[in-house]
Amino acid sequence: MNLDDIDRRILRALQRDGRMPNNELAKAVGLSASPCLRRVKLLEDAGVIDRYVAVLNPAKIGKGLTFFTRIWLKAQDEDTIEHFAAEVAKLPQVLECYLMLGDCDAMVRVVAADIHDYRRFQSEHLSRIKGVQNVKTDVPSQTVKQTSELPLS
Amino acid sequence: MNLDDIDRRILRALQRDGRMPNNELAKAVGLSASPCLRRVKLLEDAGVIDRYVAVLNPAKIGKGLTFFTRIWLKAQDEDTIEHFAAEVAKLPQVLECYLMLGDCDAMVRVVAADIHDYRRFQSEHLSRIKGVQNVKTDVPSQTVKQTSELPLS
DNA sequence: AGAATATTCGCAACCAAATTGCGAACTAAT
DNA sequence: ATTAGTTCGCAATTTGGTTGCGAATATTCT
Repeated sequence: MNLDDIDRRILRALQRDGRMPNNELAKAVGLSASPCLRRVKLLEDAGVIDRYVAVLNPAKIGKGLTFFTRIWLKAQDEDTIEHFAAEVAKLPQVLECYLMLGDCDAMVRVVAADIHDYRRFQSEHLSRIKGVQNVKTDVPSQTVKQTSELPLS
Repeated sequence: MNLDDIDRRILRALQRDGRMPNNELAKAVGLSASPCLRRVKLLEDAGVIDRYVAVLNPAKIGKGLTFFTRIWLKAQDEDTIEHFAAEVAKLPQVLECYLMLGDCDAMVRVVAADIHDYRRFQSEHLSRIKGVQNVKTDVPSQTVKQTSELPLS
């Protein structure tokens, strides 16, 4: 897929406001409504635009804190890793999980209401997954930046 | 703000599809159109719904790889940290940046096209920020889970 | 328990935006 | 220069968003 300058402007705008009305978007990118809409549909069909989502305020629903947890497994064979990945993906508190090659075996980003909520999650869910040997939690003291806006060349 | 069961169903649905038409949403949560819309507006006004965004496919725009970079600063005084935070927030390749209390001083999540693209970013932008002493990069070998959907109690 | 109050619902009419078809303008290649 | 291909903009149509009001449900106070 080859993106031109107008496509990039469309993507930038929709990353900021996924519900921007098409008329408004068209004006913002210097096009009339119908070709603008056509481009958006093409970007959706091509998978460049994956989906649209509502972004919630974590603090307002009692999930204001983020925790980064590094995980070491008892073994690194296929079965152990696959089982861990499948189980951790089921946990709704886990927003992100990556398998790592270096120091630890996996890293997860967890949201919780507070430290007690997190500790309960760790002991009752994370540590109970078969194959988990050790976990270490890092707590951010401040969030400097947190965006879903990808840079467009 | 007190959320009832219907509110939670609305939030769950809109986290999955931020552009779901109100009529459809109403049916999905067991309400008719107007009270459903009213609840959505209330959730927006209360800030529970922060905004709507288009989620792009990073691979399709040449930002397919994620890197986690831990950063150590030369000093931990207010000025050093504030300057670092301000500068790193300006970099579009940096999607997330957290100040840390433990081992390192900051952790950032960076997107890049490939390893070379990342190395260029690190040497030309990240390491050049005043006060940065050392950086260590962790590369995920596989993404197990990556979602923006917050759990609703 | 029962009445009064407050809240939330659903219907219907209205308004705005999304979508589609088609002819015109622009671009690129022969 | 002419032709083929692409992309544009206008206008009509359809679809969905929005608002007001009466009815139903839930809540509170005596």
